[in-house]
Amino acid sequence: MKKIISQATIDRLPLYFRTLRLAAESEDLQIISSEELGRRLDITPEQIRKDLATFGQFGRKGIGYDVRELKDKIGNILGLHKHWRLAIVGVGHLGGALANYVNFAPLGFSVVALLDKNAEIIGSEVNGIKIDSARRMKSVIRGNKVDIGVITVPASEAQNVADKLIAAGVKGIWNFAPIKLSVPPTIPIVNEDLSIGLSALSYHMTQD
Amino acid sequence: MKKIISQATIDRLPLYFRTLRLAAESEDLQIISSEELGRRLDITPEQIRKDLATFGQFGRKGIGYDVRELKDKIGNILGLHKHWRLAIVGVGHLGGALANYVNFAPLGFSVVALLDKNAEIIGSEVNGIKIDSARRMKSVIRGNKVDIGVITVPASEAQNVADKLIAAGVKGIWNFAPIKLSVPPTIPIVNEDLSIGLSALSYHMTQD
DNA sequence: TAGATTGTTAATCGATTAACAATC
DNA sequence: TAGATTGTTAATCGATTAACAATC
Repeated sequence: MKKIISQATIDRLPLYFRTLRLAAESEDLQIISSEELGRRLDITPEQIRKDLATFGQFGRKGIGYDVRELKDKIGNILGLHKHWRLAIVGVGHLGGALANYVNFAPLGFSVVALLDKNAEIIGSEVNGIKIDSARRMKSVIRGNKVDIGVITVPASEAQNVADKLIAAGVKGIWNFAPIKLSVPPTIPIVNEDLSIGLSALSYHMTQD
Repeated sequence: MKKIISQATIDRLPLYFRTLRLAAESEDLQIISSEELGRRLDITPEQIRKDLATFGQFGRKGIGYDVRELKDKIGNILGLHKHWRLAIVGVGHLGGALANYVNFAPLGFSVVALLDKNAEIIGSEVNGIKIDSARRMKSVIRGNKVDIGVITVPASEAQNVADKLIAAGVKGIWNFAPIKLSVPPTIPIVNEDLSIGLSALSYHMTQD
């Protein structure tokens, strides 16, 4: 009897979390209303209250929400209190940048393995992590207890990489390759094809 | 009397474009049905026909769509036939990766300028493009006829960079900084905070 | 002609917005 | 008490799905 949460709501939760974290850490703000949170994100207060109501009652009537408490609650809903271990497959420019991305750590994500098939870079290090041969996929994924496979290989190789990651035991996939991947319904996948957003921007700039 | 197109539709158009381009270039496929296109993207054929109907009639009843023709039509709708000039502000790991990103060129985007405030890297080149001082923002943006400003600086500096980019004349913003930017309603902005997608993945992996 | 497939209208579904009682 | 603000129900809006006539 698990309630279905809309994807729209799920996609807003990280925005709430991000804003609450900033308010707590940079401003030391104690209490925030849905009105103020909405102002900071350009989301209506009703929408925010509706989203939160999906998961329980987090505020106090007439007062608002405790910033840190709400941040922690949302963090728990998103699973950010767990510690997720990532492996990046394809250590090109983008894969290398992700291996160095500093915004992951505070959210509970850490890159623990890098894989590539290019013999010239295997054995070298990026951000202190050694690049392993993609042929050693299964042992690297298992040995490092990797939860999430990050795909930053060319589109033509992405499906093959996804299949091998899943066979090796990853529980989720973060795909940057510009192609639709087929994965079992039990494996969550998030697509991050960067040219989609850029094309949408082009569209909006084209409409006078 | 400009028709309002839903964001959901706009976000699917690049997927159609991507799939049609692959079908045309890699497979030399001539004709495709909404059924087949839907299968390749996990989108219902009705949805695809509905999306396309928003912009006109592109197919032939009983036959399907001409792959190249539909690709070109969608490309025109998205504005991909124009040539967009990008400037990347913040040449860290992510900015540097974007300066090297090979998937932009075929869509009509090219990186023409790089800006940073770090004196140690100003003057050096990335992918053949010289890094300019962020203080020279206005002249670099204007001199290079930059259309789109790409923001890859830390969140704390992003609003300031956005203001300066707009003052310098960019017509759109592609923002990778994890913060909500305030921009005039005439300036389209697309946000690409990478931790949003990763957090959504965490959510789905947390719900057994 | 029979089969396939589009374009479009109607029906349904789901998400957002409005309203307001509860209560701090 | 009066003012503020949540949580929740009802109303509206918009997007998706279903159905089918048109036609290749």
